[in-house]
Amino acid sequence: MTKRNIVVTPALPYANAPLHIGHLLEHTQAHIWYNFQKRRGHNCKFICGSDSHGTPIMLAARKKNISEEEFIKKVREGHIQDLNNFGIYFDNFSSTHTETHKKYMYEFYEKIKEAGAVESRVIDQLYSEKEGMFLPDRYIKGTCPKCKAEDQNGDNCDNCGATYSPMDMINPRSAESGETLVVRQSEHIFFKLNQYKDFLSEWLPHHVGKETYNKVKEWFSEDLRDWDISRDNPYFGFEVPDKPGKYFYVWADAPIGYISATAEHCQSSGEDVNDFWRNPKAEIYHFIGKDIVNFHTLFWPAFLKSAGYNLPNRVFVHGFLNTNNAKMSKSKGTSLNVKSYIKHLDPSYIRYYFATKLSSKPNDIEFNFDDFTQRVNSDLVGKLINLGSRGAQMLHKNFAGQCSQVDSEAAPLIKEAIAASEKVAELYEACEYSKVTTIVRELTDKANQYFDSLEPWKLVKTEPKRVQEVLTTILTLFRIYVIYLSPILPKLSQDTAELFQEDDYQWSDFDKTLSGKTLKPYKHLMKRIDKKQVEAIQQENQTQTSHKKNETKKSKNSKSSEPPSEITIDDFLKIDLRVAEIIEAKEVEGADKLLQLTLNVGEENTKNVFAGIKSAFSPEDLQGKLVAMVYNLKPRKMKFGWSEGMVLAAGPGGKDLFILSPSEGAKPGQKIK
RNA sequence: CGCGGGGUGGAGCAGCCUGGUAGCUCGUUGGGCUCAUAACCCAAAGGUCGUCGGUUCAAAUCCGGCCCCCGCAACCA
Repeated sequence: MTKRNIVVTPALPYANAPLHIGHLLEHTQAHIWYNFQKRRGHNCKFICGSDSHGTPIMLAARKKNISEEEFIKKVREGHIQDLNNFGIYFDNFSSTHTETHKKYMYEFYEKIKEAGAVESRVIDQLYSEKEGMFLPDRYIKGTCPKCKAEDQNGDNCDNCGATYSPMDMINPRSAESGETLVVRQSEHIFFKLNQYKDFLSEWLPHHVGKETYNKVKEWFSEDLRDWDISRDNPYFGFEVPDKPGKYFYVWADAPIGYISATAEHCQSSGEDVNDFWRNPKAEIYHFIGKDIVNFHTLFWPAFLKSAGYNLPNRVFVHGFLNTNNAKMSKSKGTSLNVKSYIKHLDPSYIRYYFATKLSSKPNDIEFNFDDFTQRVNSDLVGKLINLGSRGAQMLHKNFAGQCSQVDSEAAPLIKEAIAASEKVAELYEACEYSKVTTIVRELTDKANQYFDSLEPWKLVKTEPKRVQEVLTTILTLFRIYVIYLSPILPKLSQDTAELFQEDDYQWSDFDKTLSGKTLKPYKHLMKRIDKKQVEAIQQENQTQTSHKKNETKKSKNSKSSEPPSEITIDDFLKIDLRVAEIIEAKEVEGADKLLQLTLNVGEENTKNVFAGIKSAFSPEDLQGKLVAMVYNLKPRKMKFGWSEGMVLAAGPGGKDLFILSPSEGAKPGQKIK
């Protein structure tokens, strides 16, 4: 096999906040791919870094009263720490705020100018006099020009779905301070993307998945719009060399970080960066989320093309990770905390779990703890690890850990396992990890069946030699499966190699014999997940979930908060109203409107409800009171925990709030109809 | 009628391109085993594949309408 030069990258995480579990999905996906290539013996580089520029970083640093440099340094260190904790190590995890990077940014700028792809124009923009700066869309709110809904985002309207420029909004305001914005003119640099339209429309279908192509090709129905790659002072980034006071837009400089970080690495390893980015034989693979497809499949390839670099061989796009149907994203406060995971659980678990869910498709991925626990405990520990465990321990007990020949009757089984290597390798190459885990699981089932059918624990009394062979067979199979999963579970690979007194495995080790080897004493290679560990994580997440507001996303159907004028009895029957007794009421630390209520809802069941009634009641007033509650309201995660229902009350609010109570004799749990 | 992806037994998924008795893992129930981390093995129950209509001898699979969920809509990161 010829040695391939390969660069693998996840997207550069933005250096304004800690990583969330969604980042981890992407890094794990990329790392598995890298790990596979590495074990196959290729010269593969795993490259990443902090995306360190832009307005959000500037503002975040200001808020903390520290310099941007200091701010991004801290965030970057945190990112590296988290990734290392999950077994993810890079050949270089750099930053876009380095001298090397600046050099590459400037080189790109020169190249795109030479290519005639740059144009300077004066445009109108919204300016904040108070902040002394032009505001990006995301910091602008205002009234929708179409439906007049107030308080909409700068680029689209949640109410009517219209899209527009913030310039078109009625009364545009700063989302932060609320001040009214004014229109000012400013010169900007544009990248004439349309020059590359033909090239891109030819290139794209061969380098992204079908689903992604379907989405991106819609841009080709008309001319590609120019891309504004500059921003006004103040901005945290690199100044445009021939336009003082203008800075390169963070999205123009970020992807170049893939190259500059490779260059940094090559400097220390004594290699030539051009062997990875300009040699036609070299290969480049990007792993990104579906939200940033445009940047990586339009702008970035066009940039590379104009600057004379190789283009990505493939852009792998993944979906989002959902927990309880809430999107894991940096913009919403629903992230599962990476740090609390690592405190309680082995990273191998989530790597394996992700692998069982990942494919080359940009589908969203469902994460829930029950599924996670079952998958890991059953597939990984119960089937696979158990195989090693029953084989190794019995071999120790009866044969001093000494391996023999394999059982000749099991030859087809071993042959089948070895024959799968090609298929498994193909699947890794195509990023179809879920299929890899399925194949290994099926093989594992067969091995367990084989073991059971021979009942070696009985046979050992009559035919010890045969049993030694059976055990050796089981361990041989086990080792093959571990090697197949080694890109996903490098730690297991290492521990298994240690058990067999071997060096950590390369891919090609799968068909080596165990005959004559002596095993080290057996230690558990992996433990089952204990429910308590999961509960501990969940609890931590509830109490420390970010301070961000819990955004209530309006569904497209509920355009108005006004109830419909008439409903049917069926609609009413959907609401399960019940009598409940307040068995405990207490103040919630840090909340100025909420009281936390523990409700007896009958048959010794309780529900936890956060009610916004602190302004009118003190906890003592409520103790023991019977109330009416909405029993089947979908539980809602609040800053302080989950609220599992709603207590009915009337009145305008403030001091004038009246809780509805049933008349005497009602019992907790009774249905109200 | 903006665009893309998705909707398959209680849960998570495969199958759809290349129509032909609905498959896998978990869970549940019953049985077995005791080497192994309440792990392993065998068996059973459970779905007419979002919905309506069309093509066909035959549709989860092809075509069209509708409903629901997720994402995107370039000067958001």
